[in-house]
Amino acid sequence: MSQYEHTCMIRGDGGQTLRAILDQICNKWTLLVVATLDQGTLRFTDLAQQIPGISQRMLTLTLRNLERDGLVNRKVYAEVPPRVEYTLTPVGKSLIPPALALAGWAIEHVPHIEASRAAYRSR
Amino acid sequence: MSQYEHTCMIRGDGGQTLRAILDQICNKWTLLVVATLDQGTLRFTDLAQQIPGISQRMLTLTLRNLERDGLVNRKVYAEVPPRVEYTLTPVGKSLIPPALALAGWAIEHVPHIEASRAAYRSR
DNA sequence: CCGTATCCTAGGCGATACTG
DNA sequence: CAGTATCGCCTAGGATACGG
Repeated sequence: MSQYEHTCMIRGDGGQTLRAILDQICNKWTLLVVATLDQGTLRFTDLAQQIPGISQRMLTLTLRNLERDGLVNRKVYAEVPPRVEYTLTPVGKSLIPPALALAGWAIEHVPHIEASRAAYRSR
Repeated sequence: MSQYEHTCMIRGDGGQTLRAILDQICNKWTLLVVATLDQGTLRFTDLAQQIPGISQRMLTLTLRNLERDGLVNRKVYAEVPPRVEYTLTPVGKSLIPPALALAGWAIEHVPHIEASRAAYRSR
């Protein structure tokens, strides 16, 4: 069955709108940070600990981009030592269902894809 | 409201499964090719014409990856001049709904994101 | 018509070291 | 604690030219 009537959402402007967002979403850490923040407000160190493998640099960069795009709120407390809390905005939270849809698809089809890749290699 | 119970799908293995798929999906042309192929079987040249800006090289690469992953079927006709037809497999078609979900989110929130970026720049 | 082969470049990302 | 500052690699992807 074709969903062609709706794929204009993807193809609309030559895919530019979607791709601009996708570039932002699909970098290495963004979705992971958003998913982690879904449990609620977290500090920088909390995030660093809960996201294995992320460097301070990449965590900072990812959070700054999310803040700039209005998906994450950053609250700095004037204390010593400093405390910074990150929270998803409503827009940030709204990203999660579609992300879950994609993640669900991925998980569901990984076996098929890997089998297909294996078959492809041994041709 | 938190969807934290479900974000394990994203965070599951440190995000590796999802990211492996995402890397494949979120490159510059894949979703565009899949969305275009949703209208049915198309030849190489058809795709090239319907996807503005894509080069022969990138179209070939994208199609090869999709074929390798079992999302697209490639059928070569032994004719002169050659004819090659590409068709979405059922798995390929199944990618479209979640992709549409993400595209819908993107289109819906572009205004907010752009406004947030503008505000961020002029701070 | 349907590709491959080369060459090239921007920028994403990691590692490491340093600071208010 | 929560970041910057540098450097250097690596690969996605564009331009161009050629081939069955």
